[in-house]
Amino acid sequence: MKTPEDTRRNCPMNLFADIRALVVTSLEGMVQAGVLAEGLSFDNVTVEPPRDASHGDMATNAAMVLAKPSKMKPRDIADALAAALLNDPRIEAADVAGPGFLNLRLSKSLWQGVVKSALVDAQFGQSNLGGGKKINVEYVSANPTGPLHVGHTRGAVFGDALASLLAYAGYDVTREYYINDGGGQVDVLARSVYLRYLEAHGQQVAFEDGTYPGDYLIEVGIALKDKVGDAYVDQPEEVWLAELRLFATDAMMAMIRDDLAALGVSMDVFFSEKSLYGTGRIEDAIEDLRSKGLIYTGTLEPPKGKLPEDWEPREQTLFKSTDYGDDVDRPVQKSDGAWTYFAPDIAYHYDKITRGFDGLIDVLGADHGGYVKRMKAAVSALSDTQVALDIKLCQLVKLMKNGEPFKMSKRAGTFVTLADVVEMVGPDVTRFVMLTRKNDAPLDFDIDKVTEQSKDNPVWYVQYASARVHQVMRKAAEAGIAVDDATLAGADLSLLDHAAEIAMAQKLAEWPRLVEVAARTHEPHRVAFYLYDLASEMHSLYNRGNDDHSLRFIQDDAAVSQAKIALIRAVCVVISHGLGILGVTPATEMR
RNA sequence: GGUCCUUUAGCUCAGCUGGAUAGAGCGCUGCCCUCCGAAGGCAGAGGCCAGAGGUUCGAAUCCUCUAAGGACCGCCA
Repeated sequence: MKTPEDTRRNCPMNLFADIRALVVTSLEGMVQAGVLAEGLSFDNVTVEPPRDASHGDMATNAAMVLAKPSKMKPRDIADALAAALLNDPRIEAADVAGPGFLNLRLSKSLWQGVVKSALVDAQFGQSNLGGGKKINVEYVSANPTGPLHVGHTRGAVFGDALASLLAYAGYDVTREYYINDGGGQVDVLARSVYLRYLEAHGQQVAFEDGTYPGDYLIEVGIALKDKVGDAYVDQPEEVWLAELRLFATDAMMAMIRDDLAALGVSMDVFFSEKSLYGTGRIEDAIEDLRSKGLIYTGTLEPPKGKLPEDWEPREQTLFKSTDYGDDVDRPVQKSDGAWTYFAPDIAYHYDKITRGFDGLIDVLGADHGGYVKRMKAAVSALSDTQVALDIKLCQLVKLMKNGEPFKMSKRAGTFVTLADVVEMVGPDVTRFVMLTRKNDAPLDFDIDKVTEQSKDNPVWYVQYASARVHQVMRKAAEAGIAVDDATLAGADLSLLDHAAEIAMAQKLAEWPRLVEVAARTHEPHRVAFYLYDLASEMHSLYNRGNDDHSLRFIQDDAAVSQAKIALIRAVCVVISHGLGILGVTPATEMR
């Protein structure tokens, strides 16, 4: 059990949460005083920044939400609530407006306090939303048959940023990669490597259909030659296939790890599909479903509209996924008794559940959309609906160069790899740009535009804001003004009283709230958009110093300068936190 | 035939899980450097939130239907 003090320590300043708590307390007081009826739910009461700054600093919908259940007029509730709130020193004004909004104006010292929190509290913005719950984020999970391509890159960045975001919001996060090393495509890979192996021995080989012709296997063939010499030359498949499956997938996974490392992604767990076969683990998972009466033998209807040419009704072992919201039941065993791909997937998720995760997230490409319902159904069934599975689908990335589609690759020939992209634009740009679109929206990635140095380019724009702060601090230091962390943390922030400066602080105050919303919705792109807004506010404030010199950060008076620099330093700190979640290194200068 | 996703300014997209007069960038028009980096900023023009119903104090947001575009749909993973 946590003490209130622990909670406070784990929950750095979130002004919106604080004020919402105050509103709820006031409402409870109104219930005690008999103004409001008992038994009302305050769950839908929100405290939000108003759309229009002229409406005040924060707005609550309490009166409108409670009007119907309490059978009162919104206006009456709002008036009573306003009177109660005004008893708190933090509330300077509370006005009823519109259909029943209560607009609040908060004391300036509160906003100044946010600046201080951002500077002195390294955990500013972190949240205990997750409460230490264990959550598993599975992403990338590309077949170990070749290098990662652009599509994987988006999944990798999205999954990694989501994992960081959830950790920031107080979850115990595991980053996981599922290696599809159990299926037939690994045989194809092994045979392809064998061809490269023969080639390394000077033989002429032909890559027929059903083999992987990519150059990236050449070195694997050579490595195999170095390892086994000519032991496998002119030998039948039985001799080398099993060995080569291992050798080839190991080589591919080493390459994939390198690709991920170049992007700054590192996994906690690599889970092998193969480890599920021959160990009874698939059988255990299916048996669990069977014990719940969800496995039966039957024949599926052919899909309507598009009848496959070689369709014939076959009896299969089916999972009754329709009990958990799927459209049709799904086969787990083929008519010849072999497992379908779905069976090991069920076993894999069963394994995650037994590892004690409270929540599971799968990050997949949009082409896996048809798979979502059945997997959710399986997880619901296996966990008795105790574990929620969220599946995030990432839409396609259209790689462009100067407005034209870009498809060439040096390494793979047919598709552009993750390594190609990172080499061309760097990991920071790659990561940020991949998060400038919602995951389920298609993304154009133009390798010219994303390296452009203009506000057209969000990465650059955010980095520029950060660099400007550092530049100002360097200038201030040259002018003999102390701007070290300790000095700024102790600055007299009451000197920040211009509306533009308070507005800047208010933007900072949104950060903890944004983290919670982004974490709750599993949408890391919100962080990227917030950072853009924050940078925009920063640039605007900077430029206002051109017209109004009292807004310039460096002033004759050292104390005033330190207060102003504390403000922009706080902006810089929050940018660092945000970029940290996205996995991007903040800039201290532009070159 | 079915499932899922998308549809918001000329273009590319946000929109805080139902809130007030729907926002940003690009493009267009006009301004702002003797001054912390103008690689910026300010202002203006530009909207039937695909369409039609419904739910309620209130809808771009939730429900139903329709239209357009994309992904997927037993014996591949």
